[in-house]
Amino acid sequence: MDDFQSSFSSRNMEEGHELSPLALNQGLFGIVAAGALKVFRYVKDDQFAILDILVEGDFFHYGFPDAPGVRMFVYPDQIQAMTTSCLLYMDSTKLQELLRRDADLSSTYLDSMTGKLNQLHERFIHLGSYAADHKLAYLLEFLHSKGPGKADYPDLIPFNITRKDLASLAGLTLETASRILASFERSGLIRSGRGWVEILDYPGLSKLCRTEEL
Amino acid sequence: MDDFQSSFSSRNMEEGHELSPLALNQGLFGIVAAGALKVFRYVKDDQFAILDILVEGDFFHYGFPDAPGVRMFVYPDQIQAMTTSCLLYMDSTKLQELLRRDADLSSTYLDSMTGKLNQLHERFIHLGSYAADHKLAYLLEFLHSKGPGKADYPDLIPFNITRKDLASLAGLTLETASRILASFERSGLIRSGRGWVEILDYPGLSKLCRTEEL
DNA sequence: CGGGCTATTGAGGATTATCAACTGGTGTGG
DNA sequence: CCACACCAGTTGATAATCCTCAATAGCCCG
Repeated sequence: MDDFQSSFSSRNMEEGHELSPLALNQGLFGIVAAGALKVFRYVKDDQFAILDILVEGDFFHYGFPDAPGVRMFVYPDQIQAMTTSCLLYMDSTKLQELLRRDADLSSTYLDSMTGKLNQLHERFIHLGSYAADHKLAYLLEFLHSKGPGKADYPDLIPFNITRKDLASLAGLTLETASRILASFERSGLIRSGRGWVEILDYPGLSKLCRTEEL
Repeated sequence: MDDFQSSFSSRNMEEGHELSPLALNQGLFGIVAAGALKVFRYVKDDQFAILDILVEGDFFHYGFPDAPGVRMFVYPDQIQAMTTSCLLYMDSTKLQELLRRDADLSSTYLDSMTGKLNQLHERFIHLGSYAADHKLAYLLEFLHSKGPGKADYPDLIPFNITRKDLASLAGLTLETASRILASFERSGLIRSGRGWVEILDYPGLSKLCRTEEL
């Protein structure tokens, strides 16, 4: 595992640093060391689609398809005392070498990929063809499950997340997201403010995004 | 590569054979040898969500989360002369061993995973928050790009795909999908019938699912 | 021939997007 | 320190999209 650590090239990105210019050959593999990263793509003018949110310990793969343009963006985690996100990365040839040598890493990697794909499939189900309140309820659970949580606020989604971010992840508009979060708040399911959401009634939220009844 | 082939357990599934009973420990890795597979999950009664369609040569990973129930299903490819799909699979410990020994496989595997994840991200963008006609146009291109195509009908989506399947993949209802395909047909973009779609005007279809204008 | 499946079409209604105006918090710079 | 711009969020009216429900037609199969 020491081998694993030392084989990554690591750097503290300055705020707003774009990952694209770093383009490595073939594909990119990485692990997030601290904070949170928004993975997004511009789709029009200032509009963007958020693909995923990576948090501490997340593995990820990223390729560089023919289409140019900014694809990934690092932003400061503003909740955790303004610490800057840190990204460890390596190119895929290096990873390949490591996987061959390190059985532990290899095993962890396979589990991680399996989990990632299952997670994406779940997201397709819940964000695919349900009503807006179902989507948001699922999304809040999803995001909450990603973080380690802060000790004093265990049910606070542990990174900065705006209405616009939530809307983008769920495939809704900012206004709809706002209205639905307001109704969640009236029902006592959550508390929220500028850039943060805290879950108060986990079971109640879960009930809103069940896929099958018993 | 001979090592690679012989290490897979292969079998010709009978029609409608379910994969779940095969449950191996941890995760499942596989490659589709012939035909097409629908990967879906039941969400309610007889309703299902199609997660992906695997075609010949596709790699896939599949895990078995705590929740029980059918998750993957093998069905006969009804276009290609009623041949039955063939699935090669192995459990993750075996895969791990192979990846360590076989550099070619390891490289192919990493590229495949990178491609898969990128593909899923693209799907999130296009199926996330656009209009129904955009979604379907993208989906048709996506499905068409998956298959090798039949020699005499190169622009026919090379496997059985119903309106209900398309609707499920795009997160629409069967009726909406039908109406939009009818409008595509009136515009001369496609031809279609029971269980098949042929693309006539590829550029025209592409124009409907562009994410950014120049 | 009848039953089941795939697909089509229509009418009506519910949900959500769009457009717009407005509030209050945050950071900046004079 | 205050004025200012900007950003995140709220709320309302209206319109468009898509879903739901329903009826029907054609195809495939036993």
